[in-house]
Amino acid sequence: MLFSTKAEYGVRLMVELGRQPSAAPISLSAVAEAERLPLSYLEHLVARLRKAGLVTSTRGAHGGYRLAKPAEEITLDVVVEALEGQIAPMECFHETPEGKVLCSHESDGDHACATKLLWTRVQGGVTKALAGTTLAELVEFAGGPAGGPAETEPRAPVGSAA
Amino acid sequence: MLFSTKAEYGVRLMVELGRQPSAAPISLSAVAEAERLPLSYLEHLVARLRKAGLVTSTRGAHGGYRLAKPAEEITLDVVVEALEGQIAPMECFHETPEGKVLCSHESDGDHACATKLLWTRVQGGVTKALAGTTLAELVEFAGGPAGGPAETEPRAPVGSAA
DNA sequence: GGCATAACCGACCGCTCTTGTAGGATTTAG
DNA sequence: CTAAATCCTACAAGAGCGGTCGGTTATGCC
Repeated sequence: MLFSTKAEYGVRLMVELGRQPSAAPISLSAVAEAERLPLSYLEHLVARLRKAGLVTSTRGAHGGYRLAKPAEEITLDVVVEALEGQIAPMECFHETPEGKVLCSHESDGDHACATKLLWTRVQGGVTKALAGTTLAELVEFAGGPAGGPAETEPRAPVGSAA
Repeated sequence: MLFSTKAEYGVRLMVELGRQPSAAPISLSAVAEAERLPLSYLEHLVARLRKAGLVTSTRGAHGGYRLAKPAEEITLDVVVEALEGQIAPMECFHETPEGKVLCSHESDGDHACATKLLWTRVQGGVTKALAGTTLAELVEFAGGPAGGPAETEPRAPVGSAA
C-alpha cells in the first residue's frame, strides 16, 4: 500500500469541509458521522492539517473547522504530505528545499546508485498526480456542495489523468 | 515512504544480475558483497523474484541466479510488484484481472467515493513510471555491464519520464 | 565417497508505525 | 453555569519491516 488510511481519512475530511456551501464551521463529530469514521482518530488527523495551515478552527460551542483557503487553491500534494509526512519513494530519498533529489547511497563506492533513475520517475509520477488535482475537483466528483447527491453520474471522466 | 527496502534491495539485486555479461550464474553472496546488503535477507527477496519467474536458480556448487529473461524485456512494475505485493495507493483499492479499479467504499451510502478520482490518478502515475522503465535502462544507468564504471556521466536524461 | 559451496526453507525477534481509545484541559455560545 | 466543541497527552493492540539463525537439500570437484 502506497498510503495509509491517514491520507484516505484526511482527504475525505477535507472533501467534507469543501462540500459545505457556507463559511460556517463544521464540527468534527458531524464529519465523523457523515463519513462513518472514528472521531478520536480524526482529531489527530485534523491537527496535522491545522498545523499545515490547511484548515482553521474555532473553539467552543458551535465551533468547528473550515478550509483555510478556497478549495480551488488547495492541491492534494500539500494535503497528503501534511497527513503522511514527506512523500518519498524510498528511505534514502531526500528532497532539498530547492527541489533537488538526493540519495544517500549516491557516491558510496564504485558506481552510481542504480535505483535513482527509477525512484526519480516514480516520485515524479506521484507528485504530478497529486499536485495536478485540486480539492475542488474531488468535491465536485463527490457530488458537489452539500444538500444531497444532486448528480450521481460522474461528470469528469475517471482516469483522465492517464 | 512509498516503498520499503524490499523494493530497493530487490531492484539492486536485479540490476546486479543484469550487469553480468555472461550467462553464468552469480551467487547471492557475491551480490550481497557487491551491494553491501545482508545475505540472509536477500535470500527472502530472491525467493519472491524466483516465484514470480523473474530469475532462475541453479543449486549446488558454482550455482547461483540468472535473469530469466533479457533485461530489455523486464519492466520494473513486475519486479516491484513481486517484491512489495500488489501496488495500490490505498487499502480499499483492488485491481481486477481485467484492469478495472474497484473501491470497497464505492456504494456504501449517499454519494460516490470522494477519493477514488485521486487514487486512480496516483495509481496511474506510479504504474506508468514503473512499467515505462526496463531493467536494461537501470543497468545502463548504473554503469553498464560489469568490468568497472566505464562512463560516470549519465547518458539518459534523468526525469525524462515526466 | 567426502567436502565445500550454495540454494532453499521456516521459525524467530526487536523495532517502528498504524489505528485507534481514553481522559482530561480549555474555550466559547447561550 | 452548562453544554459543546477544540485541544493535548498518554497508552495499547496489532501488523509489517528488517534481519538473524539453524537446518536441509542439491551439486561440482578432488
